[in-house]
Amino acid sequence: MLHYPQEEPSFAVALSTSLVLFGFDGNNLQVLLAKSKRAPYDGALFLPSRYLNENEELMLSARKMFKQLFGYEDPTMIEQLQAFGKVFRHPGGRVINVAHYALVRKSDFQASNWDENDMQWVPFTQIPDLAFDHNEIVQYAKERLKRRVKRRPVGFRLLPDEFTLGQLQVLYETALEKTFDKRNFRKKLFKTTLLIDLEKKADGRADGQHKGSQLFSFNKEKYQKMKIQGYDFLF
Amino acid sequence: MLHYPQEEPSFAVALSTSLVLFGFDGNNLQVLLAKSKRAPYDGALFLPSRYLNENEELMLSARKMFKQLFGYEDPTMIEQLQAFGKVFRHPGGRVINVAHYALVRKSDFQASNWDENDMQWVPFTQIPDLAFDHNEIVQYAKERLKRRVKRRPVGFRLLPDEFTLGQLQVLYETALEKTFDKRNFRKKLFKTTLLIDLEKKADGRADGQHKGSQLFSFNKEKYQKMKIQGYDFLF
DNA sequence: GGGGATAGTGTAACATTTTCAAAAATTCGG
DNA sequence: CCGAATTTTTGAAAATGTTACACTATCCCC
Repeated sequence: MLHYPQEEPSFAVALSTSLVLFGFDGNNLQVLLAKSKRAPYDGALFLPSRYLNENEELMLSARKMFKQLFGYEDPTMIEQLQAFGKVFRHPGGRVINVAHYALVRKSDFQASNWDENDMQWVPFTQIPDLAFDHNEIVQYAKERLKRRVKRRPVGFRLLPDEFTLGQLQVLYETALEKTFDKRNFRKKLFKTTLLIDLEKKADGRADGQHKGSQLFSFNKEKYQKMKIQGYDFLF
Repeated sequence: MLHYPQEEPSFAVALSTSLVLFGFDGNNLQVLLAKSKRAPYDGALFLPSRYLNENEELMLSARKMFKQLFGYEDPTMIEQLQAFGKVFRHPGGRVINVAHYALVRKSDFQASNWDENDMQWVPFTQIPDLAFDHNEIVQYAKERLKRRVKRRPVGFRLLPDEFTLGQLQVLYETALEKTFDKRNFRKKLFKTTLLIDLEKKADGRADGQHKGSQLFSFNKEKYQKMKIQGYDFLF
């Protein structure tokens, strides 16, 4: 029998939100994790998470957490993944965890209370056993990221404002776990007309050595217009 | 400050699951809706929903609902969409609704308690104002369906075991809200090698009139093998 | 057996993707 | 300052995939 809205619900569940935060260090996609100081997961890593206050919006809770971690408000790109409710049962009752994910430029963030929570970036190919059901959440987030990267130019959110095509290619190869032909990659990116040639070169000495490469930025305004008309980034 | 798992949660939320059930009648994709008999939404349509019993799995709750509605267990294809928690607040407290969706062959189901709940199929292009935040959920489900239809041959789950290419094309055109050239559609489908030619014809007299068309079924076993190797159905 | 309606079929133009290698720019060390 | 090493940049040809397009075949009904 369907019992909605005829039946009475039992208000006995607690809500938490977790954030899968992806950052990029130039070679690896990384996930931000905290270290637990409490039984039964003492010492284990887990996703940044918080319990919801009464009547707090799910997304707002995720945004608050983001701000606590990085000191600035992320304007748009937090997305809900799913509700996860299988594994973790708090001694006091059931907890449903609503997981979100976000992409950050590592060049942007300011660590604030990271020491206190013993937080660290972990390469997403080397995630250890996590507390609660957080491995399942990270796995789900990786798949979502892969899909998003294919259809939307989210990759740009992981790089500094000025980047080289080489960096962009490494990012896409890392996220999609495949390699691209360099010439084809550049062709495809130029065809989008979403790259702005900054007409200056990165300092060769600074990163590796040798020939400095052209710097580009992402034409966000143009993309906004194209998106409205149903543009697919397409990889 | 992150307060997880250090802080104490408050167990004051109720959980419900809703199901967006898509069926196909040969011309329209439809969504199964029930009619509310209670204020403040008396008379309004809403998605089949139920409150979770304590410690019941989210997916299990969705499956129970499915069985209540159709009298059989759907083996696989129920998928969680998201948690929705914005709009509806029960007088007794907060309710978080975890929405799922599923695809059904309308030829399979046995209506059981439908009259009692005043249930009806509604074409998904003509969904009226629904109770709670269920319009938002249906919208989300439609987008998910579109994405799934493109990458996975879920369309076959909406047709009878034996179907014609014409039926299949109408289904894809409806779900993706675009039209296909008949010859190109057939070419693409044959190239997948996932169609089994049943070497018999539909009875022309039965549906419309005129020339009876070839019947096909979907090669599920072959698809399972191809899926493991990372096959994308691709539209 | 003729008219009406839907099923079924192939080809050519066009677009996209893939494959592949050599030259130009810069740094470093001697 | 020059040569070796390293990285960036660039294009053309072949293969593959996509799109556009119109007539014949079959069956039912009258």
